[in-house]
Amino acid sequence: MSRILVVDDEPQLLRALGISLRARGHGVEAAASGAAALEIAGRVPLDLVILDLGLPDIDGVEVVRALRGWSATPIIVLSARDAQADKVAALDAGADDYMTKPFGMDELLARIRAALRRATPELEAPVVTMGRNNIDLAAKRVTNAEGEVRLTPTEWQLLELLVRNPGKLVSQRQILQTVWGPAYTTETNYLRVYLAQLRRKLEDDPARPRYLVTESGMGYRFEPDT
Amino acid sequence: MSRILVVDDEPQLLRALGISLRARGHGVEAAASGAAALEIAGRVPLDLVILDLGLPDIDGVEVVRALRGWSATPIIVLSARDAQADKVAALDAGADDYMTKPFGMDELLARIRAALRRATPELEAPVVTMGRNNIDLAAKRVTNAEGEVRLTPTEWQLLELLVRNPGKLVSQRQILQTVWGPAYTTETNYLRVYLAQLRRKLEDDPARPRYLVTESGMGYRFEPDT
DNA sequence: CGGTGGCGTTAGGGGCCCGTCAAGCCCGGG
DNA sequence: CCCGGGCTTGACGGGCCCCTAACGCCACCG
Repeated sequence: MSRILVVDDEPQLLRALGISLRARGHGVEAAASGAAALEIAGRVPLDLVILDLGLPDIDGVEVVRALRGWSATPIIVLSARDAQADKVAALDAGADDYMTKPFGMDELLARIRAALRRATPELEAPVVTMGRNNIDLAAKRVTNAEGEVRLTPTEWQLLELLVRNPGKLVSQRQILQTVWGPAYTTETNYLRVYLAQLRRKLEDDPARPRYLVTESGMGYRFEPDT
Repeated sequence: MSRILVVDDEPQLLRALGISLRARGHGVEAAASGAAALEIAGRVPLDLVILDLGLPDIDGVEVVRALRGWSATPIIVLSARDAQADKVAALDAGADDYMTKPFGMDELLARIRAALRRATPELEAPVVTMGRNNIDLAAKRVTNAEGEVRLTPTEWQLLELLVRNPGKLVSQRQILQTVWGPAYTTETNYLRVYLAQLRRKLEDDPARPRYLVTESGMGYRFEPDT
């Protein structure tokens, strides 16, 4: 899966972590000193470094600084020291996370997952799919194979509200209040008109809506596919 | 600098954090409930979310999950609960970091710096092409075959904001706020005038803009070619 | 079978938003 | 003092969006 370097001078922690990580499919490199760590980091490409600050040779913060000189690999620092100044120094030197010993293995593994998750580019924008349409909430645009689907501001607000509550029923009152304002909670005509426009633009068969569903007498619901 | 949302139901922490962050040049949004947090996150683009789990309405982990449904913004979780299970749940829901209350402000600020640092790749191609024009963001210059295109400071700020968010819609409010300042969020005339000037200088056919696109009633968008 | 309430659909007009132009203002340099 | 570039302000025309209202449809029920 990923390649992880564990730097610690306690053999038992090294062993325990190695077993846990390997069991999850990661490749594990081990080092017991700062010099060894830097040597390995320069030799093999790494996805994550777990670094104990209490090393026999080099000060851990210096190791972080040296690594940051040429590498952007995420670094999780472990340390027996709990003072704020130590944490600030390590984080500002370039570390991504700081855990104080003793720590729970579950928490460390969770922080490792978090670090690896955000390290993987995952460049794809967070996009909601709706049949053949892609809804990009960040860019505020809807596209499909034929190009861009043009939505008016009101149409977009309505769609956004429903899509941000996938599978959940949104009451007419709630829709009217957030899209048109608190003074319009009885103007249910607006809903009918704009839902129709959205369905005409986005549904394959607007007469038989599959994604923008009506719950009669209650409200509307965005139904994500499968 | 960066735009940060702080979610907490303790007014004092909200105030203290707001002051510290604003003093460092960040824009700060505040919310006291999960619903308010989600509403703000949907309205303004954010660079970081600081989220207290002990909210009066929605469970904090649910807020994390909801945000992750459409947003990749880094999330730092604050909580009074120290159990490993809580940390693992929040981190696996998509949080980037987890701090237990009470915490030191210096450490929190250091973790905020770390989160913002790794979020901004900053090595984006400093030169963007826009038809026959080359936009050098680092040198703040626009050139084409005929030489340099002279832009006024305001024109450049506007262009830079749009180009730094390629494909994304930038609201009129946001443009006015970042280019002219918070007191000018209603002066939409400025936008019309300066967009026209930019298009006259940069677009092949200023009457039919291809790169600096208007989204009526919402804002503007820089459309990179293919 | 006729009434009723809720929903879908359509079309048109008024008004808002945007693009454009030009004149006035501010300020620093010649 | 004048001058020029950049910024602000206002006016105007056109296009598009929002609202509105009317009608048809369906389900339900007396």
